[in-house]
Amino acid sequence: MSLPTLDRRSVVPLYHQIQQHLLDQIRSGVIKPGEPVPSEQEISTRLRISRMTARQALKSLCDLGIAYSQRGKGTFVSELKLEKNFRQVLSFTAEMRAGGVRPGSQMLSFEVEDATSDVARALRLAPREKVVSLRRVRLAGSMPMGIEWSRLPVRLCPDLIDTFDPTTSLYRVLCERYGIEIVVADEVVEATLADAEESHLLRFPKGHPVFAFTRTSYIQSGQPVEYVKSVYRGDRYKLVNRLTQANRSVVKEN
Amino acid sequence: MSLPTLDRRSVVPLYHQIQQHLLDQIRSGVIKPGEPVPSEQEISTRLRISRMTARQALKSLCDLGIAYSQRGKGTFVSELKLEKNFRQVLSFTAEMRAGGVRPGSQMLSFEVEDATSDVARALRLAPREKVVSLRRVRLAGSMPMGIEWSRLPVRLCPDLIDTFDPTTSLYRVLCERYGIEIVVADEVVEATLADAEESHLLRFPKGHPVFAFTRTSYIQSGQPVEYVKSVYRGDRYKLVNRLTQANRSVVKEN
DNA sequence: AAGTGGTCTAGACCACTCG
DNA sequence: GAGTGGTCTAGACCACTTG
Repeated sequence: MSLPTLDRRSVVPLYHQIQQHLLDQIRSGVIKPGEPVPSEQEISTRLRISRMTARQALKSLCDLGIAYSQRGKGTFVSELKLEKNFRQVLSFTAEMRAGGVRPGSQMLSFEVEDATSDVARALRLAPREKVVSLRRVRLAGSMPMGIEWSRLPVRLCPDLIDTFDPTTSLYRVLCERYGIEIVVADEVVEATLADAEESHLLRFPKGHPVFAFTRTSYIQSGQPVEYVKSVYRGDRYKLVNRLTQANRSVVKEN
Repeated sequence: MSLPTLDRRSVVPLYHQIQQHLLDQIRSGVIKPGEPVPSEQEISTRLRISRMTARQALKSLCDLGIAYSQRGKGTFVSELKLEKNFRQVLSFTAEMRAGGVRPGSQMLSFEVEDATSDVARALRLAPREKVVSLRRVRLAGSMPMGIEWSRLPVRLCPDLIDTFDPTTSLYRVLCERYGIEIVVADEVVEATLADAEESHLLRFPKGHPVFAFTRTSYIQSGQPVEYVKSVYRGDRYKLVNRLTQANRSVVKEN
């Protein structure tokens, strides 16, 4: 079983070098689903590192869902497909690119305005605090896919309204210009019918099924930074989710 | 800042005792969102345990999404709401109970049959391998909520067809009788319109919007154990998802 | 300079699985 | 009994943040 040559002077931690090497072995099929990866003992002996470090490498693989450990038996490669499209915090731009389609946008409105009560509650705004409001039709090539209406606290991105090109990626600008990195989002999805305006904008028959999303996005501290209502065509859009087990520690008290 | 009295003779690991105590402090509001939890140093000194064990306790809190660490600053309680209903692998029974509604089922069919090709592919069946097929209307009280059609390899639950009461929880029987514990499921969701049969079974106007789910459920090793196609009323059912950040280590190579 | 989390070491004992 | 992962110890050096 192959193990990497470690670079002890690298800024990359040892456990991460091992994790990446095993990931390569798994992706290239050298270690197949259901088969064991090297044990903690074997890794620590052969690479001359402490067992805790070897353990950390395997733990990080398990955290990715790529392997699982069984006490007394070993650590094995999961047989789960690692499809890329399990829902993550992706901008529309990133989502389209991942699907190999050229993403685009058509701006409907872009202005600073008062927050409605649902927006203020979701973004935890102070009274009378204003938001940047951006409404766009999202395109895949020239095909309208959905309508997105984002609201962000002006406080967090004061000159967005003057500097942002509404046909580009909002998430990239938030990250690069303001250092705002969205790490988690909560979303409610409903199945409804397109109304007259939506049908018109989507060039889509009225009364056909659509997904309606209401999403609030957060940075690591849990502070909300974006509230989005959007509508996507039911004939062009599917959701792909990976549901994981309820965490017993959290559930216990319910 | 309060810390627990550890029971060193308990079968519960020390780091878990600490995690639970901090969880209690957070849930009861003693430590509020945005505030720091005790540092690794403080925990290890005051509880007279090694720093690595204190660290493991805080790490486990972070893995739950309840806290986050910042190098050089500390570990802080996340401001994210910990709503219970983020999508998890829940049986319909568990999902309804969580919502305070009495769940029920009406059986449409329950038999052993040949697998169709989509089922065989999803469950990775051997040629000519048979499945248990269970089709039910799911009820909340007396209100029909959806239609579920489950297929499971007969091999994994050989006498299910003779022993299972189709109005009870399938997941509970799988776990208790066969030791099959579903830990992850992949699901595709579409927004469509109810057809004639669905409308009739759901007592719901034809042509109204519904969610159509296609779900494959897996045990820890990644082996698929259940393939479900279901349809739920769009006027009674919403999805609530928590989307998390794409993992950089995995994404890197894409 | 003091405090924090991130990484790493070289051991230890345990419960579990399997031949 | 040999091998595995789960937990724990008592240190260490580092990079980073803050006053």
